[in-house]
Amino acid sequence: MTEKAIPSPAAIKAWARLIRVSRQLVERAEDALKDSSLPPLAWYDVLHELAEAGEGGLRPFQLIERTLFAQYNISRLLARLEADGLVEKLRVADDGRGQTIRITGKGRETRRRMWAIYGRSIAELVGAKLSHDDLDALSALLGRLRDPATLE
Amino acid sequence: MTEKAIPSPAAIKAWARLIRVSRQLVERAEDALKDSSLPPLAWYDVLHELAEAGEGGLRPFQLIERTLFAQYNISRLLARLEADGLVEKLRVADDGRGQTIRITGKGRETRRRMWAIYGRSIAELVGAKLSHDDLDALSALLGRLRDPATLE
DNA sequence: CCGATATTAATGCAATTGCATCTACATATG
DNA sequence: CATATGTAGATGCAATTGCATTAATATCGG
Repeated sequence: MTEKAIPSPAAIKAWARLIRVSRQLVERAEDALKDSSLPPLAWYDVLHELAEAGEGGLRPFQLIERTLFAQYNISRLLARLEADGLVEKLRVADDGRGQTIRITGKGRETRRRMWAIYGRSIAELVGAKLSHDDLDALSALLGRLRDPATLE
Repeated sequence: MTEKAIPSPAAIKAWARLIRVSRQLVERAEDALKDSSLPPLAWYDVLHELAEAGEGGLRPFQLIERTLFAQYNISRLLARLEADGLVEKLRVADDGRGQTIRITGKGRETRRRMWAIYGRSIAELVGAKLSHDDLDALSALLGRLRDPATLE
C-alpha cells in the first residue's frame, strides 16, 4: 500500500497550524462568552441542534451523532441543561429506553443571546480575516479532511 | 468601523468545519496513541519543545508561550512528567523563583515512540488527503487566522 | 414465545481542568 | 533600605471529563 508512516514537512505544518489555530479560536470564543456571563460553547452546540430540530426534538443519540460529543458527556450536559430549564426530556412512545429532548422557550432565548456573542466572534476571528473566496477555499480544503464516515 | 457583528454564511461554514475537523483529527490521533498505550498528545507537545530546546532546557513560562497551555496546566503536567522520569527540574541560578525543565533520556525515548504513532496519524489523516500544494494552501489560509500576538 | 445479543441512556469513580488564590522571589520607586 | 508592585510557579477546591460498567428496554434467531 501507499500508506506513509512518515508525514511530509508540508503535512506536519498544516497539521500544526490546524490544531493550534483551532485551539486559539475556540479559546477566544469561549472567553467572549464568559465575559458576557454566558454558558460554554458546548451548550450552544446542543441548543443549536435542538433549535433546528424544532418541536419534534431529538433523541440523545442523535445529538451524539451531530455534535461528536461522547455519550456520557451528552448525558450529563443534558442533565445540566434540564436543571437550568433550557431543555425538557420527554418519554418517547415507541421506545421505552429512550427519551426525546426538546428545547424550551428559555433555551431558545439563551441560544439567541449566545449567538449574539458567538456570531460576533466568528465574524471577527474568521470573517474579517479572509475574503469570501478564501473562506470557501478553506472550507473546501477542510472538507477533504473530514472523516469519510461522518460526512454531514 | 467595519467590525461586523454578524458573520457571513461562508464564515460560519469555514468556522464550523475548522472546529469540527480539528476535533475529529485530534481525537483520532489521541485514540491511536491510546491504542499503543502511549501518553496523550499534551505530553508530546511538551516533550517535543523540550527536545528541541536541548540540554539548556526551558523555563515553564517558555513552555506556556510555546504550547498555549494554561499555567496551572503546565505546572501539573510537568509534575506528572517528572514523576514518570521524563523530565527533570533544575534550580536556575539567577532567578530564585524559577526552574529549568530538561528532558531526560527516557523522555526522549518516549517522545520517539510517540512520534512513530503520532507521525503516522498525521500522514494518514492529513498527508494522504491533500496534495503538497493543497497542504501549503491550507497552511497559508490558517496562518492568516492566527492571533497576531502569537505569531511564532 | 424464549434466550442471546444489541441499543439507549445513566452513573460510580478516578483523572484532569478551571478558577482563584497563595507563596516566594524580583524589580522598581522614593 | 523599605515598601509597593510584578513575575514564576504551585495548589485547594469545584466542575468536568474519561473510563468502565450498569440498568432497562429492543430486536433477532430459532
